[in-house]
Parts: sequence; structure tokens; C-alpha cells
Amino acid sequence: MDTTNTKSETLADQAYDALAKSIVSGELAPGARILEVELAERFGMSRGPLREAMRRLEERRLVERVSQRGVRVVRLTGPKLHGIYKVREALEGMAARLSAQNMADDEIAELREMLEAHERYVRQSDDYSQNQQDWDFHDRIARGSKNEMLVSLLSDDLYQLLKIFRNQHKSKRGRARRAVEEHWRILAAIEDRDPEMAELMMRRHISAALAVFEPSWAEDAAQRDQADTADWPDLKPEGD
Amino acid sequence: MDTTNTKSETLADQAYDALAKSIVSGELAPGARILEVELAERFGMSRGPLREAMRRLEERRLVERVSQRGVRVVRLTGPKLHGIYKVREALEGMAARLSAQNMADDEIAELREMLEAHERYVRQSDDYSQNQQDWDFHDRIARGSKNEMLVSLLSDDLYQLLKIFRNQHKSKRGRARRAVEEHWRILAAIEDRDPEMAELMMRRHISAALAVFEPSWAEDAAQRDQADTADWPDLKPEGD
DNA sequence: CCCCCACGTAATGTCAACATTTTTATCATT
DNA sequence: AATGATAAAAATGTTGACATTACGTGGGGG
Repeated sequence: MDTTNTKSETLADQAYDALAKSIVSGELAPGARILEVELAERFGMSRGPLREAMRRLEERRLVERVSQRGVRVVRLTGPKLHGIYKVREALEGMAARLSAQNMADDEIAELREMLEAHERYVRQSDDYSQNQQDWDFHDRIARGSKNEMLVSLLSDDLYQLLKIFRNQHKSKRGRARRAVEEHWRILAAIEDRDPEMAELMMRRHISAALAVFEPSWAEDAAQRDQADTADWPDLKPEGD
Repeated sequence: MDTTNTKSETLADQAYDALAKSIVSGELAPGARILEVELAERFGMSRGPLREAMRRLEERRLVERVSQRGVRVVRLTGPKLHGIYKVREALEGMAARLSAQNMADDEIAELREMLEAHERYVRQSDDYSQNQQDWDFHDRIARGSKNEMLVSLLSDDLYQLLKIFRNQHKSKRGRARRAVEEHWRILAAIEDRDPEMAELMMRRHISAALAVFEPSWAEDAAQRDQADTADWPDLKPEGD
């Protein structure tokens, strides 16, 4: 973790950036406790700014806090991931629709180039998992919508959250190629300036991804149920 | 503002709740500066927990912070509101779809009763503006989706944000009645357990609301352009 | 062997003081 | 009257100390 060479101005903001990066990169694993005293020593700052940073992370849904007990990196269950994919379907469908209307011609050309590079990679790769090129494609569509709130919700919130769980996005053989084909269909609709088709293609794409990934989430859940009771016991209601 | 009689445990959480309520209720007006020292005195606590609370509000998009200069209640422009309505369309369309599938029969019955009461109110009222019954209807649909992330994004984030701008939601004569009619169509589709129709009706409803409200946002923007330069001057880029 | 209690340690929550930055008010000059 | 400089006041950012809560371990009793 590195708090130097960042553009943020206050220590609290620097700590937030560094922590968010560590969480999204997996360096701080899902479920990991985040101890203020330890971080204060590591970052060379007092606990105050760290607490501020962690409050921001909390509202970004990247960490979960229990009062008086501390903060840990969020863990997502199968049902929650399912819920997030439904939200993705809605938001990204709208993003594709708006991109077909609002995306600049040079942006669309760049997107085509990116997709060509992505296709070449997938043709010569055995890598099943979702990679940065996938995320870049989706990020570009979100930004192409020219809708600030959409970008914020997708690129700043949901994609960061999902990146934590890159291991939950392992596909079946062939899915990566299929995904690229679906990307082409989305791009074609955007190039055609056809909002309805763009939305339909994007929603189908997200639905298909969900169908592929979801079975493995149930398996993961079985393993996780054991670990849960071991390290963060049920909290009793504390009065009304 | 009141920090007593709340269920929150830490002072920071109490302050967050109290501040969020004040912002959403309009007591703290859009654009208002939030001064730590003043609040510390009013709430009878030190500035530390207040800073934590404000960091949470920042990520909830209810306040905007400029480093070293402070925090103010968010102001929404016409284009931003437009963007939020597009996001609403997407998310609430999905919420209605999922509610048609997942909502319990007794929940649907309650929703019907609520809508009947809402209709009676509108028939005998001259009130054009969007009221709590409207929000309650939408909140119920979001919760009926049984999708945590959808509920969080809509009911915890977007609706709170939009409530700040209740004065931006003044309608034309007759819109309130029309809205109730549209609510009936949404409910009918949910009762029929017809996800496609529920989504279509909800998306049309949000689109129609946008079409009604949006013209007045442009007028508001003209007035606001003058005020902006007066009280928060342009920030110069500070290096890279 | 299991449960309960007491005590010490670790971690979180808060406070007030200090450091730094920004804003405001005042005065001098043009 | 307007502008610029300076000093004081106000506000934000950070620190370390203290208060409070939670956790872990050991000892004793049933």
C-alpha cells in the first residue's frame, strides 16, 4: 500500500485512495479486518484521517462496519451478486441506449479498436476469467452515455465492488469468446445509432453472464457458510 | 436538528442520521455551508465524529466537499436531474419487473390500499407537488423486488437525493391525477404477475414524470447561474 | 470436561489542543 | 473609489491522550 505519489490533497483522501485500491486489487482480501492502529503505523499518520477514509469506504459499500467492533472488507454472497447483476442489467441497458444516442463518432471508433484488440487476445488465450478489457468495454459504454449518475453508479461503485470478486467471475470454456461476440453486437447497435437494439443486446449480454457465473456462486456459498460462524459471530439485537 | 432519541450507537452515527434528515427535509438548504465548529456546539460533541459523519454524507452524494474549504449541501442542476431520472427509469423498471415476480400477495394487497388512499387524496386536493404517498408507492415497489442493491440504490440513495429538491418537482395541473392512474397500471401488471408489462408501465411513468418536470428545471437553471459565481468561485487547477 | 468470572490487553470512539489553510477586515497607496 | 498588502479571525486537518468497549486467557468451581 502506498500513500505517496497520489494526487489527493489531505491525508484522509490519500488513505481513502490507497485503501480503495488495495481492496479492489485484492491485496486486502474480502472479509479481512482493517485495524486502525496497524494502518496508522503503516501509513505514518494518526488514526483520525484513517477513520474518515474508512467512513467513505463504508458508504461506497467496499467495507462493512460494526459499531465498536471494527471494519472489514465486504464479502458478497451469491444472492447479493445475483442482485448486483440485475442492477447491472438495468443500468447498463440504459447506458447502451444512451450511448447509441450520445456517444461521439471518435469514441465509437476507439471502442471498435479496443474490441478488435480484445478479440485478438481472446483468440490466442486460454484465460477464461473476466479481464480488464471486459471492464474497459463496459466502462466506455457507461461513459459514452454522458450521464454522470450512470457513470458514477456503474464505474465508481458497482464495477469496483465486482472487481473485488474477480474469482467469482470464472467462466466456462468458450464464454470469453461468446462474450466478445456479444460485445460486437452491442457495438454494432451503437454504431447504427439504434438505442432499442443497443439496450436489448446489452441486457442480453449481462443476463447471459449471470447465467454462466451464478452456478459457481452457490458452491462458493457452501464453503463460506462454515467460515462465517468462525470469525464474526451473530450479533444479538441490542434492544429495540 | 436532534441527536437524541435516535437508535444509533456512536456519536458519529447519530450525527450522520441527524444531518441526513436535516438535508433531506430541507432544513439544511441546498448549497448551505456545513460548519464543523457550529455543529459541534449545537450537537454538544467534538468535531471528530462530525467529520466522520460528513464523510459518509459525502459518499451518499448528499454533500459536496472541497478540500480545505469545507462542505456544503449538494445542489442539482437540470442536466443532473435529467440524468437521475434516466437512472430511475432503468432501476425502477427493473424493480417493477422483479416485484411482479417476487412481491408477496399481502404486500400487493397493502400496496392497493395505499394507492386507494392516495387516489382519494388526489381527488380532493389541489396539491400539484409530489408528495410522500408518491414516494411511498415507489419505495414499496423497490422493496418488493427483494433485491437489496436495488433497494439501497433507490430508497437509500436516489430518493433521498431527489427529496432534497421537492420544489423541483412541481407539476402541471392534472399531473397528480395522471400519475395515480399510471400507478394503477403498474399495480395491475404486478397483480397479474406480468414482469414485462410492469417494467413497461413503470418506465413510461418515470419518462412521463421527466417530461412534465424538466421544462421547469431549465428556468431554475437560469436563476441559479447568477448565484453560483457569487458564493463559490471557480477553483483554479492546482498543478497536474 | 465445561462453564463462569476476573483481569489484562487490544481495539474503537471521542476529545481538546495544535498546525495549517482560508477568509475577512483593515489600512495604505494609487 | 478601487486595488493591493497585511494582520487577525475563522475554519479545516491532524495529532496524541484519554475513555470506553470488546476480546482473550487463565484460574476456579461444579
